[in-house]
Amino acid sequence: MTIEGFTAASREFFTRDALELAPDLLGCHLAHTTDDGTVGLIITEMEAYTGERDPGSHAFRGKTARNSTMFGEAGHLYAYFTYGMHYAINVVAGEVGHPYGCLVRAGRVIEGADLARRRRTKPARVSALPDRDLARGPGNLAQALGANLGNDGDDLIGGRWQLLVPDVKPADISTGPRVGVSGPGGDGDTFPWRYWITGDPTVSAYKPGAVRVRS
DNA sequence: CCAACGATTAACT
DNA sequence: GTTAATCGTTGGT
Repeated sequence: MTIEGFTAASREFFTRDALELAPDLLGCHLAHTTDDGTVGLIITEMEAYTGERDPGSHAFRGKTARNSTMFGEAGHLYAYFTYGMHYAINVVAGEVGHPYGCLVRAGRVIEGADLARRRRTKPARVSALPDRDLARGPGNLAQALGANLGNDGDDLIGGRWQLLVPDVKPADISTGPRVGVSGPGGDGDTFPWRYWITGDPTVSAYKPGAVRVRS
């Protein structure tokens, strides 16, 4: 399926430093097809993880069974499990051997919203679930897309995943410190390696941090 | 082998 | 704003 105003991503698009790729993934259309159907969304929030030089990265202490996908070819999916109950997905960036990852933190569902909602309300929910919350936060986004550990290593090119790059980039992008991560300074300093589309209601609400705008 | 903790979420005060 | 829920991965014993 193609969408007006978007072009399928090439391998070269992914084969860059995470700090370049993460903001460029904002505004992209990410879709996943399973036997249950397709859910597609516009990415509204990203974070960059720069491998062995980044204390916040799963790859900071080198290659392990869990993070090995990040050391492989760019454009694949690094999926992991955390907090005993949530999955999250990263887009692998950089050359082979460089464990760069871009965490997809939030998106606006524009295709298969009914399927996404079914997945997100599987265990009965007490409160109502607004459309804007369907893929708000890394764990929620993974669940809406039907992603789990079985998707670790999936290729975003040519499989059941599809990543389309917008012909026109989002006009207004904000940056700030990543969520729940300390920076290379080690003192709790954080680097502005979180990116989001300014003012978008689907962006997760945690610790806004110092906001800067770059056009 | 075992204990600690996390790139979180949802509900509650 | 605070906190319980929940378990795989990691790193130290």
